Amino acid sequence: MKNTGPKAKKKLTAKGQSRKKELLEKALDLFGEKGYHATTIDDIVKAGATGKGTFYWYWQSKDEIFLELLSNKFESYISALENIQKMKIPTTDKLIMLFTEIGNMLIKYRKLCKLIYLLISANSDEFNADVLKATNDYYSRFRKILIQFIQEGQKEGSISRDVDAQHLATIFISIVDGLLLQEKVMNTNYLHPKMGETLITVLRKGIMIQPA
Amino acid sequence: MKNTGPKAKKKLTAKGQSRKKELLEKALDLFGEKGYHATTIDDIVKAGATGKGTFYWYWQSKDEIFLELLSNKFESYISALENIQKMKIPTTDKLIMLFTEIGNMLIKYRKLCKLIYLLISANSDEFNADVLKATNDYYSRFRKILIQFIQEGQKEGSISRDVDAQHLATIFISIVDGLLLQEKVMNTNYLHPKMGETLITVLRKGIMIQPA
Amino acid sequence: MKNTGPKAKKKLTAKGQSRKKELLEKALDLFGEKGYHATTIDDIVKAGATGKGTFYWYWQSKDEIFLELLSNKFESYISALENIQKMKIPTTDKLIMLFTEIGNMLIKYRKLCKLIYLLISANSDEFNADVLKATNDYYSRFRKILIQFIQEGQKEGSISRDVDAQHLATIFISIVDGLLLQEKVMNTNYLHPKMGETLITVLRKGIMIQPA
Amino acid sequence: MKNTGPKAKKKLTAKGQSRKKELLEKALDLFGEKGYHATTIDDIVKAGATGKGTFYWYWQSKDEIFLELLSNKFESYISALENIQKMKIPTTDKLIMLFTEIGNMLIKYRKLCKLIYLLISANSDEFNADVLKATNDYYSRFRKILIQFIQEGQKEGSISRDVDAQHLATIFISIVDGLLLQEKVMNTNYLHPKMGETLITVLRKGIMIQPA
DNA sequence: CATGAATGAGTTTTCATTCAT
DNA sequence: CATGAATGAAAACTCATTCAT
Repeated sequence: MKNTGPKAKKKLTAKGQSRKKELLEKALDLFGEKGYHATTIDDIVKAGATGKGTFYWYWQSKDEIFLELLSNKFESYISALENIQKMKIPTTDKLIMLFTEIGNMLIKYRKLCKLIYLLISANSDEFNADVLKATNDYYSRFRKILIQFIQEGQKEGSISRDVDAQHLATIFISIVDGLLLQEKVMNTNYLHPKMGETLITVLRKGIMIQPA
Repeated sequence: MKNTGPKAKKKLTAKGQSRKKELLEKALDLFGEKGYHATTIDDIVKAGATGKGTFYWYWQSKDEIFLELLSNKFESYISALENIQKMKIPTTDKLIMLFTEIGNMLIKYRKLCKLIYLLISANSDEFNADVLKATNDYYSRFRKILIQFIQEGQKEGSISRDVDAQHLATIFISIVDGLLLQEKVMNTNYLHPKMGETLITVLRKGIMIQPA
Repeated sequence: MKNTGPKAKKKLTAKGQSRKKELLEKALDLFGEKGYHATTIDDIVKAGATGKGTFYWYWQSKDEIFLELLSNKFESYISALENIQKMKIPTTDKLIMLFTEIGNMLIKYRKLCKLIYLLISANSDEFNADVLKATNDYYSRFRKILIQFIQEGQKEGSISRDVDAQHLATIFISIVDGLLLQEKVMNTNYLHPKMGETLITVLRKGIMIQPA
Repeated sequence: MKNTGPKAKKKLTAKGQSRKKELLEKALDLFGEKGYHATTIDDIVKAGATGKGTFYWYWQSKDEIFLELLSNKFESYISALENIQKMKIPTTDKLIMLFTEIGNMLIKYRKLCKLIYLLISANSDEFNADVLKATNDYYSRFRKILIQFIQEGQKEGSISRDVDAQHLATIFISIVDGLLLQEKVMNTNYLHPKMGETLITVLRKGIMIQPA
């Protein structure tokens, strides 16, 4: 890994912006399909119908584009969840919104999700500190949202106090990540509505306290 | 990938067996720590204090040792679960044994689990059909065990018939995989007893039907 | 051999063209001097004062540059002979032109000729179908030219009908190839004018004196 | 190339002799089929159903077995021709015996002939001085036999004095070598009786018909 | 004499990155 | 800004040769 030092942010023209976006999309597709290592700069610039120099005009390294993809996508993903959390509505309603939103995102950001696996398979030697930090932040914020949600629910009385909020958050995240993982391995689509229903059933009876 | 053609299985001496085992262990460590791509044959042979030729005496390629690791570990992992499934004991007891066993294995086979992430980050272009088939088999057998277990529980009346067995199996696997995934990302240990308790609580109330 | 799949032909700049040509010449020298196996990519790029990556920019493998050398040189060699064959001049004149041209070429394309030995020492396991096909085509076209020439001579009455055209063509080719072969083994130059004179004498009159 | 230094000749047991002979035959086949480089020690010992250590018991290196093959085969080949040359019979009879013997040998020593190509494709960097010297000796002795034969014929009046004996010998050898060469390239059998007849006709009478 | 596991220098090949145009 | 040829460090893989058993 080279060129991890700071570099003046470039002001891009409108055309530059659109080309950069194009390359980002192609890179997202390729990383998701082929993995980080197996995706070469050549693959990306060919998919974007441009030259290598162009790539290095926008990003300093392969790391850098990967980090940008993560940051962009995670940010919009997580901030949407944070917005739900901040809403002043009953926890039960939030529960539904939250899960609906996660479900939507799993479908909408299918490509992003594949990046998660890349991160996991990667290690500190392969990625620079920024990439690792970004991933940690994503998980921390996701956890924080869930923990707050659960604790509110417990305070409110809608979620059982028998369960530890920290652990439950971990289990939630596991389910989300694990589902995507199986999708990739088995090459099938587990994310259909029926699966959501089963999940809701389990959680409803498992952790929700029904008003008498 | 080269040399994927058939090749007579080598008969190894006792010393050869132990050296091969040594290299397998070192490779498992390295793949787990550094990832598949970032682990070089050089890393493996240096860790095993041997020459590159020795590696290629035992395996024909990097793929091949990876496949052997997967096959060996998955086999012992899954067959242990299959044995539990075959036992003629009450489903409730099986439930406990199954989860206990999975928990133990997650700890015992921590290194194996890391291989799962490698698989996920890998893709069909990188790995040969054997590796992909082995992984698929692993998941299929795991799913099959869980589905049988759930269906038995539903027949017996100990597991709610409100949930779809297929989907519930998928969720179970997600939780297991997802937990390991988070461990890796957050570099913490989520697999402590309290986490297990929370999980049991959720599942017990969520899907178990308590005898009146 | 890898990367034998189709790949878009690169458009080379003028400088690129000349550098590629430079490398081709160096490779021709080296293959001729040291043989195919004994010539390493390293040798070629060092001779061309460039990096290994440059080699792989122009060709996908060692095979590929070898095939290109063969194709290029054989093409110009054989097509010159074919042009003579097509001429509307007396067979006797063609005979002289043909042999003169072959003689010139043996000298001019000394390096090419060494490639023939490489081919012969090579076998179907080592070279891909393209290389073998190219060589076969060369010999077939060479034979075809000679057979046509002989048959025309026989029709015209300038060449004896006692000899089989096919066999005679084979013998001609043998002489040409065999001469080069000896040159290499003995490391001397047999291709001087006196040798040509002897050959013409033999063909013209034979060598045996019949008792009266 | 290593171990080219002198080494005490081993006294072999009867069993050792036969095993060595077996390996020599297998090596001859393999070198002929696959070429020198492409034939590995592993190939040879597998074909001989023995271990590598056994190979290195008999020969010090790959070079050494190759040299032994050359020496053995060439010796019996050339000495047979030398014996004909020494006979006190009319040159015309010798001619017939010589060509018959060469023809027989081309068929009998087909495998040996393939070694010639190996030598030619090889170069001084690849083979040690002994191998190169052996080949040179073979050609020199072959030439010497032919030159003596031709000169005797010229003295006797049965061969035209218009041709240079040295050059004619070279042409003879070229034909022999060239025929084998084409056989290999075209993968067909040119060495059938009709070919011999054509060759004899050419040599006897030439091929050109002089206008009256 | 025989075996085959072990070795490592030497080879081919890949690919992130640079830079002249 | 854009291009793509050039680079070389680093990786996978080969195979003649050695040597303990």
